[in-house]
Amino acid sequence: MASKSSRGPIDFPGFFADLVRCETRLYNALNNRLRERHGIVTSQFESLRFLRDHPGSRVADLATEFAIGIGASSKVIDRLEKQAWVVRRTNPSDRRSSLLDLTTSGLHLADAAEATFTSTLAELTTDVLGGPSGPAAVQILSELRSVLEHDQIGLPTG
Amino acid sequence: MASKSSRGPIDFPGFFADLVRCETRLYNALNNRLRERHGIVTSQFESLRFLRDHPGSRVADLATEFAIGIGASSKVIDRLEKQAWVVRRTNPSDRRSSLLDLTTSGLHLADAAEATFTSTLAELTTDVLGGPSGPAAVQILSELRSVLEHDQIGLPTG
DNA sequence: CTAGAATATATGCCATGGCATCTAAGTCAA
DNA sequence: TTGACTTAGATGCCATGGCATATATTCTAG
Repeated sequence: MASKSSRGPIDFPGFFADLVRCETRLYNALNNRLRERHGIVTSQFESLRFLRDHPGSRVADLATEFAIGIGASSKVIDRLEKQAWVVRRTNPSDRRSSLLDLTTSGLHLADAAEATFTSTLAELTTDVLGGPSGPAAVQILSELRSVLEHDQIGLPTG
Repeated sequence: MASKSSRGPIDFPGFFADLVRCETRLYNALNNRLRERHGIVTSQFESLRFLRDHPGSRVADLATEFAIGIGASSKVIDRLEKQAWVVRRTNPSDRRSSLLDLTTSGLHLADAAEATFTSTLAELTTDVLGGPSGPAAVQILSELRSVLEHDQIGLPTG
């Protein structure tokens, strides 16, 4: 437990510690649930969902979305393609890149996993986020994300 | 960008996406800064700080704090010990475990890195967290963390 | 006191991401 | 058209964490 009732200036390190610990635990919990029900983990679900919602994306688009390196992004697609959930289609207007799409089974998986993901998440966070200042917290994280993305903070080299 | 002005019920997936993206980018940015100035990354800094603030901890205490497996925790200590920043002292009252402490150089490093860490973090988040609903957001994450820890959510097997 | 269960960690194998490097393609100026 | 430069992605090596298993102690029932 870090930041308390927060009188006085913001405790940045405390905020960061709480942020990271919440992320780790939620991620772990979602991993467990998704793994037992669908045989995938959260990062894979997020990739599938992104490709479902942004068909025809390129490897670089994934990298940008998740703030990972392009090399890592390429490997993510390798693995999803190996499972036949994603296909690379050569980009007709630039043969250096591929356009990515879900296969039918990838689409089914994304939809099924989304139900598990959403309900598990709600189960784990409703009590706290449903409180009076929940919306403010949601809003702040959204803003912080926008600022970090706009300023291109925290992009890997790769 | 996920959650918007948040009318209606909470958008849990949007919240989670924002949480993870903020964490990733802040972590990456802190990694870069800590690496160039001190030759360590954020996870190492967090371990050093924890051991500085909780001398005599055991490997399992680290695992609990960071919600990682015990095996992973053991390896974290291996690496810090290899750099001579940490020492394992056999626990006199239970020789299966060790008591962990920073060395002098580990302590110096923790203190130096903390300055970089804190100022970088403030630089990246003041604009958003300093706003009117910043404290509420800080508070919510603290509560969420407490709940997850209390309910032992998201602990790895290892 | 001793055999078996429990506990704390260490270790090995696998998955994933960072970073550096390599290759294929596209762009552009002369 | 061609050679230099840029860009998109692929690939290799390293670091770190999960999970399973192995080892050293400690505890506990008899």
